[in-house]
Amino acid sequence: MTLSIGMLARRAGAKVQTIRYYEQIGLMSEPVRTYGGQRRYEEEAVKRLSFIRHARALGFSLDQIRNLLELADDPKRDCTAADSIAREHLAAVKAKIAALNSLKRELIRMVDCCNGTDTAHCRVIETLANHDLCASPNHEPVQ
Amino acid sequence: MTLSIGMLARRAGAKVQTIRYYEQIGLMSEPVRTYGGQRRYEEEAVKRLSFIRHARALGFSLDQIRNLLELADDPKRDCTAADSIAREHLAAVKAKIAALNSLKRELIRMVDCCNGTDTAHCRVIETLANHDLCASPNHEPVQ
DNA sequence: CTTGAACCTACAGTCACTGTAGAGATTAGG
DNA sequence: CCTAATCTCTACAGTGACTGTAGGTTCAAG
Repeated sequence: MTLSIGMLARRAGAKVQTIRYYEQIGLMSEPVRTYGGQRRYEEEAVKRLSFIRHARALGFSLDQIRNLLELADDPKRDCTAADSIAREHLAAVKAKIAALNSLKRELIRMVDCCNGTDTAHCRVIETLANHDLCASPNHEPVQ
Repeated sequence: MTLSIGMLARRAGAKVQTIRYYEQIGLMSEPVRTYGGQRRYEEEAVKRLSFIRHARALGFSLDQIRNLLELADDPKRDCTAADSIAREHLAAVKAKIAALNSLKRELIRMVDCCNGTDTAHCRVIETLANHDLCASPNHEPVQ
């Protein structure tokens, strides 16, 4: 029994457009079509798409996922390669947490000193206006 | 004494194209031009651009920054408004840290169990392939 | 006056989607 | 078999915050 794109989307927790996008960039292979041109998927597709969505939820980039999928497809799979992708990503996540923590500290400093009543002297705006008021620990944009 | 766009960029720690982009979206006002059409900036522009870059480094969106700049420009400035933008952003940063921390835990689980030698049984790929192996605490993509 | 750096505009590309328009396909019920 | 509702199709534009490129012009120093 085959699945329409909408059913696949529901089964794997993705949007229909996202599936078509993954097909377009070659992450999902082109499925068979009905005579009318609609996509029909096998169970395999649910697995693959779930893998992708899960990895995305973990913050892996589509490029990293492409590599992981290749490794997963490989029968003589090399675990060290997958491992190092995961480790690399873990390091990036740790770095982002550290950056966000120092942002948090700076934001708390900004907000704590300003009680919303002193109109002539707004700590939030002054901190942003004056570089020297804050010992800015991070000047890379962190999104 | 006026500044060229390149000098302004160096003074405020931005790229030339970024300044032109900020002008285009109305964050920076249009400066005077030389007869040949090149932009010439006043000292004021350094302050404004530094404000923007600093706020960006703190992860504020350009929309939030637009609001903060309006508040900063307002002589009878309302500190509570700036304060609440900062508080809102702080809450978002805290949420992102929490999300990343649970990602980190899941990634550590993935990586810790896999020692790179067991080729038939790769924990990283299996965790991604099989939803049930991980008690996934977060399924929103966190970037 | 010449040279080379800096500047100009306009546009495409990045990432990972999301949304839209307008048309065609499929399915369930009558 | 017909109809209506839902689903799907393609193609393209938009998101945020820039970055990069091409092809040309202007400026400042020597």
